[in-house]
Amino acid sequence: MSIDHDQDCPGLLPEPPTAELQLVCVLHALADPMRLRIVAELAGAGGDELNCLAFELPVTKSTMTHHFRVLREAGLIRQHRRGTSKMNALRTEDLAARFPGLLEAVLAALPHCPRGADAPPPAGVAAGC
Amino acid sequence: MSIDHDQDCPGLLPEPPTAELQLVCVLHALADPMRLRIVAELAGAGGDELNCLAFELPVTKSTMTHHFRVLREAGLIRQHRRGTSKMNALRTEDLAARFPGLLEAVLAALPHCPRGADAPPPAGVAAGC
DNA sequence: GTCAAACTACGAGGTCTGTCGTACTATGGC
DNA sequence: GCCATAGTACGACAGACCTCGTAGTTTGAC
Repeated sequence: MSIDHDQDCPGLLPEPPTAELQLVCVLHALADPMRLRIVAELAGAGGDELNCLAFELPVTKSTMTHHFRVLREAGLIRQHRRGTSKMNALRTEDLAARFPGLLEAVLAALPHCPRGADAPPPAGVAAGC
Repeated sequence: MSIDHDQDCPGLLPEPPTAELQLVCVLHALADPMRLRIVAELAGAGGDELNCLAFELPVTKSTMTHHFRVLREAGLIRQHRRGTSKMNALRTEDLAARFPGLLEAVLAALPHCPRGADAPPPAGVAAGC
């Protein structure tokens, strides 16, 4: 997995280019209830950027950092700094270009997805197997 | 994850009913190169059933058993005994009913998928991250 | 300069996963 | 009954993963 640094947008964190997105990595990144919840909330935000604390995840900040990094290194989200915050956005178009229909199918399969960022899921996206 | 035993088809191994398929479990089952390869070959077989040894995976039999069980318990494949063999088939319709478009998107995203079971991938579906 | 906020780095822990080898259980053919 | 075939059960191991706590960095406000 190569991470390109040649984006000249200031504050943008390194991420894999669209052509190098790996299906196994994307599926692995999505195969976790916490990360699926992050992706769902980002999708529910309708393209808006959210900072890490906006998700109110039931884990510590360092665990949050871990999950956001997994998502970014898999190519699912884009992150850039703004002040002391880090803003997150779904790479919807890149994913649609590389894996057409995949993100849409995953989002459609999510339970309780009311298309709004102000309706946090009660406990978690899925309780696990 | 509940496994139902109330199928009266003889030799059918227990599997989760369609309504109880979990997105996280399905994604986790797909997030492995070996299992993705199994799913790809089953899809390439066009609905035909294949026994476990037909896949010629570069792992031992016990590892193969492990991967087939993960796929079956996630609801991706259906298994039933025939003589000394165990036949495997993709649960295409069940998956399409529960997660519309998901399996199609994953299969479309697979590299080297020539729509034929007689063209085994050279080394693996994906080398990993 | 000082402080708080937001995030990261690092290490540690416990758990899960993928793989193997060996022993074992059907099943079917002779 | 005996044997080969196909697959399972079980234990073991290394490595990856998820989580946490603590310490550190960066940024902006005062």
